[in-house]
Amino acid sequence: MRYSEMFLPTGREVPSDAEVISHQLMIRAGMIRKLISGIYSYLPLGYRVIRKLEQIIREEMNKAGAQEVHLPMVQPAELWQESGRWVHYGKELLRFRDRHDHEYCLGPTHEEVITSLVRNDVKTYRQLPRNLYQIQTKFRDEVRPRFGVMRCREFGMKDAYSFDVDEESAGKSYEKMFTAYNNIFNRCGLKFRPVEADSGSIGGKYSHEFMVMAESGEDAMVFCEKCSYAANLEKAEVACPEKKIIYEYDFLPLEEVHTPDVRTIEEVSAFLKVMPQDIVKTLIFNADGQPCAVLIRGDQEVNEIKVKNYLGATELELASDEMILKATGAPRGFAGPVNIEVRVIIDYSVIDMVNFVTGANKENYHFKNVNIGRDFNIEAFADLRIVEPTDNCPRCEGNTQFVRGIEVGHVFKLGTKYSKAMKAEYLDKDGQEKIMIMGCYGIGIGRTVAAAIEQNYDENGIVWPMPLAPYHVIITPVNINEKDIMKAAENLYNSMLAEGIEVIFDDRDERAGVKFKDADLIGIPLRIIIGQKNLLQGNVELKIRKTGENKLYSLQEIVQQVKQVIAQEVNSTIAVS
RNA sequence: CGGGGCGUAGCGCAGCUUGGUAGCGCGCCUGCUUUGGGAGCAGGAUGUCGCAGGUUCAAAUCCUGCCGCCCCGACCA
Repeated sequence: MRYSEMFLPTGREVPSDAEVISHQLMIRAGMIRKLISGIYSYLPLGYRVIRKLEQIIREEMNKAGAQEVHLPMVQPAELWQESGRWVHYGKELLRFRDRHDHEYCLGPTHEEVITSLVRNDVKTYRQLPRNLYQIQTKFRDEVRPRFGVMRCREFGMKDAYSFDVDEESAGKSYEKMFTAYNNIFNRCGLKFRPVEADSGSIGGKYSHEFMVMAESGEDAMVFCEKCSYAANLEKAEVACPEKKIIYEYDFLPLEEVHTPDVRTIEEVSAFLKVMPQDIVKTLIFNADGQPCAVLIRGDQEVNEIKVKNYLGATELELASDEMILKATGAPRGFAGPVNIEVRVIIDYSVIDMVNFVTGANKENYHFKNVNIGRDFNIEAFADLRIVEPTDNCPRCEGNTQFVRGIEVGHVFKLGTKYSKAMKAEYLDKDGQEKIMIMGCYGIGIGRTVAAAIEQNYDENGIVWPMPLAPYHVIITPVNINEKDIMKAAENLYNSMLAEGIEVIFDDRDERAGVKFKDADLIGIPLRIIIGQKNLLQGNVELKIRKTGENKLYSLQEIVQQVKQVIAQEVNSTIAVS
């Protein structure tokens, strides 16, 4: 493509509303423009990158035996009522009515549609397993869209759904997708890791997230330095500590102390001159409308997801002042487990504690020397807290490492959550009606592109890995008014087109510096500079964007040389897989 | 939804406190010079100052309401 004819508006200024580097660069490089909050247009350059990624995904999905479909984005309320998510999905589901006053939503995901499709046309075990995927625009009415294309409301996603006869077969489908995802992100040239994850509102029991390593990432993950354990911070387990033997004769007498206006752990700690780890924090949660007390050591933080999963609750939030007053008989800040009427669950961190401090369920009073068993009974100890850097690996006791990343893919074992609710059944060999076992597998398209930029940029702009690069080569004649230069450039451009090389010909009447800056900014991996001095020797210069490496080649050999480098770099990323 | 900030030319911003009819840099257009890392000089175009009311002889500036955007938090893939 001739640069002079391209719609490629590059910018020197950093847009004031772009926070992360990928967002800034995507705007500056003329890849995207914002329409409204969380909704973006892709310009030609950006869309080419999207299509490169989509192509890689298609190839790997097809290779894994999945078949591409295209499902509607507008979906009827009935389907969502059937799965129960019309009520549970919440405000992220954008709902609207048509002229007949029928209710619809914009698809934030497609479990309902795919399940309804498959249940109508798959009747027997002979038709299973099946894996269907699509690349579709999703809409989720995010509370706060941010980081450009990384977290937006309208976004492209590849989603696949597998249907199997039993758990074993479903496990194989899951493995296939897991492998396909590894291949896809390897081919993109990304540094990533699959980690164990919570499955969130999609549901299901088992899932892995594919995380691209980046400091700017929204997610934190924990890795074991010794074994292969890796998990999202919100999922990462804390091993149950070995219980020490506690002797009742160590128990000191329970003591009620006056603690006027002393509520937080810091205040209690300062007022009673005890360490936060000698206090037990009692948090009252509202779990689907029921109050529940969670006990944890004063210096640690509760992981709400773990609490939610432990309780099997659909909605979980910290209780309101009103609920706290009702549940404990005291205002916020004085809750404790002694003589409390609600369900009490307790974190492992409290397992060995003796003579600790808690609230007294009475305004302006705390208890000292509280002890489990003597002063209150509990239902069980559980893993309910957020992992800390000092925690060891829950599998092998090795040291852990905390890293940040961007979630670009997520694979779930759904089980029968949707197939049961929506009656996706088949007849097995014995003519018995059985429920299909499902899995679902997503990749955020725009987000993956943004993540690729977060991992591949320098002070001059984007540095595309070859497989995602919108073009592989840019030809830069240093001065278009020099006839020899332009003639050589035109010839070279035509030979490259003839060889099927994806090339930009920068035929603009701009100074060399401007062209160099633009080429760097948009991140084209290879640049061929045609200048007077080298041309007199019959040579042109090949500059590698990534390394800055510079080499001269004759006009005769340059095309083959470039072809070779491209082939090598596209293949090398495949070879890893 | 809570807290904070912003909205003035395509982009980045000043002007607002103390009302007097809009400016700077980049970009854009024309000409000359320049031509290997975002050139120089000269000339030029571009604004319902987010929207709607109000106060005033006079509003970008003061007041009220609304809308939009960004950041932090809560929430979330």
